[in-house]
Amino acid sequence: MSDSRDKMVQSAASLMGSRGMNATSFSDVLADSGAPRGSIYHHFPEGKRQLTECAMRLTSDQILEHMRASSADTAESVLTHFLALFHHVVVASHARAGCTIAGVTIDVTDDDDDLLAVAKDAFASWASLLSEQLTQVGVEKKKARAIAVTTIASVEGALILCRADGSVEPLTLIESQLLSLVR
Amino acid sequence: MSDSRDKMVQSAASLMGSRGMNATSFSDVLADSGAPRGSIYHHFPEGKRQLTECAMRLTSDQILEHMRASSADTAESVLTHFLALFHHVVVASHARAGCTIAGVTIDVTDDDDDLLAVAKDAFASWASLLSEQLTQVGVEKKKARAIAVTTIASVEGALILCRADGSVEPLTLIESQLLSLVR
DNA sequence: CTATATCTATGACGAGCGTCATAGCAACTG
DNA sequence: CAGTTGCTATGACGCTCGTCATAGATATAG
Repeated sequence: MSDSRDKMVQSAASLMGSRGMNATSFSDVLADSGAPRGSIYHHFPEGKRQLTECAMRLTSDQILEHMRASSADTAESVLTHFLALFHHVVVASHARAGCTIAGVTIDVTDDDDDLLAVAKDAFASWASLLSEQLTQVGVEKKKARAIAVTTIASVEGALILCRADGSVEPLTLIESQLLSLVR
Repeated sequence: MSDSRDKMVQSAASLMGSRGMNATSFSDVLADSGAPRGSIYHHFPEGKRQLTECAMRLTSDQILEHMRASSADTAESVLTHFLALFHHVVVASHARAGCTIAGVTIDVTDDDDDLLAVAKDAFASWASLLSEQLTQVGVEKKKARAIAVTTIASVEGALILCRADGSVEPLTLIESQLLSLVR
């Protein structure tokens, strides 16, 4: 089975989350994953664009998976469960890590619009699942969507603030405010 | 007077806002600003690091200036005035533009921590001014700070979502939710 | 045990980057 | 007019990047 391919994608996702796409070179990915250099264009014939896309999809799927593992039965706990993932990542990385999707979205130039489309898909899928979970615990549909998008935006922004600040404080602050939106 | 220097900084700020720091080369800055290539290390002897820092400070100061030009007398209007700037930028750029500070913060690698410090300063100065403006219209101090940080995080995140989505919708959604926080 | 597909290894390529040295030009000072 | 200072012009440097060709290793299947 293709073990080193998975490692490469995982490393790329992690590195791009904490330094953006452009600052993540193949050399970095290989060093971090321990994968052999020669395998790059065997596993990713379309080059870096393809590796980036895979890293984005992996990240997106991992987040969706975490969300689906929720057993929340109130609006507060739906949000708390979503936020917990990011809270954990920030703490574990000492506020160095960020979001892969954001790291790509910001770095992308006008010519590779397909990566932007992948980012759009990712954000949209999170928003729609989060929104659905909120409606299932009684939040009105339109409001649920607004809160879902606001939550995602706040988290993405908070990850940036946390990185600049070197602390989790921004994330904890948005958590309290987001919760007050559903009370 | 150093006209081309100002243009370089302005171009760098703009470009880094919409494609991050690493994807913004000196060639891009020169092409965009029309500045002569030879002037780079005359005006910025410390190289790209210095140009980046100047671009960040310019952006930060412009935002502070806009905030200070507010004559808002309610919490809602304080937030609305702050948000209007970003709303305008997104619309004017067809959702391509982002924030210079975020574009640097995400791209920076572990070794140049001083740029992270500049980002921290920028975010902190926005947060403290916004917080101050909120307290002056009657919001309780601790709540004011939480709302200020949440607003900034939401905006930064929304800029990313807007870019991915190709629309202003995410920004308008967070606007409505932020306003409901102060009602 | 051979054959066939999958993965790894090594290294070279052209391009673009940030950097910088050096020289020419402008413009103001005394 | 002479001289000093500030800006522009040109181009080369070393490096790293993404890309790719080619060949060797490994394993799975008949």
